[in-house]
Amino acid sequence: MSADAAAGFIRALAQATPDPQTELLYTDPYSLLVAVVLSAQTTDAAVNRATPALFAAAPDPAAMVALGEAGVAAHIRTIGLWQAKARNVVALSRLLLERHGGAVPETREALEALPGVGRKTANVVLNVAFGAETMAVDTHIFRIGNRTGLAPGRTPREVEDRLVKRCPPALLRSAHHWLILHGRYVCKARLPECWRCAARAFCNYRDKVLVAPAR
DNA sequence: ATCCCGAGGG
DNA sequence: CCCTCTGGAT
Repeated sequence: MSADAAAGFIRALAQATPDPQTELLYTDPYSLLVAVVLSAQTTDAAVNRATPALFAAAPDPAAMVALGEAGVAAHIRTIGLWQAKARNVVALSRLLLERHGGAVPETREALEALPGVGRKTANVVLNVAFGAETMAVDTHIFRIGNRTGLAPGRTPREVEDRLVKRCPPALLRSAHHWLILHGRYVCKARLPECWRCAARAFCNYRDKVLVAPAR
């Protein structure tokens, strides 16, 4: 896909998705960080069900440490991977207190040094909480980048780098959210709904999926 | 059965 | 590169 087509692809999604960040429940750095750590391999609904009570009990790192692993676990037992997540949330909160005065750090290096925080989570926090122009590549965006030719790459990092290069700078901050929604509802892993894709003029995947489903 | 708005470890 | 952790959705 040419650079122009890539820009057109993303612009088309921008028009089809009115308000990019309405479905995010939290925008303050600490709540967002914890919520994103909890959301790995589970649905938003599961996270949004558990987090209000969790944050009511522990609105800041000090309270989270005081709550402890067992206390956190009691709130998130309905979320997948809850055991490791309870451990990570408490350990991460302790590190925020020890290294960053209880605040969420604003650099990628410091964020990725926290347990349970990888590149994708760091990119979401940097983008949403701190206004950075990052692209958080999850499995949805990885799939879209490769299947449509928008940003092919062997690893999520390669897809991320290509997307950052090809996305119109003014759209970069919101693009990851448009792409994630597009991957979830339209350009799905199983049955992509190409006929109602806003970016179909820039992608020929529909010609392949009808003949041989993706594997 | 298979995958997920992943991360960490081997 | 591979595997595991987990509940939920499809």
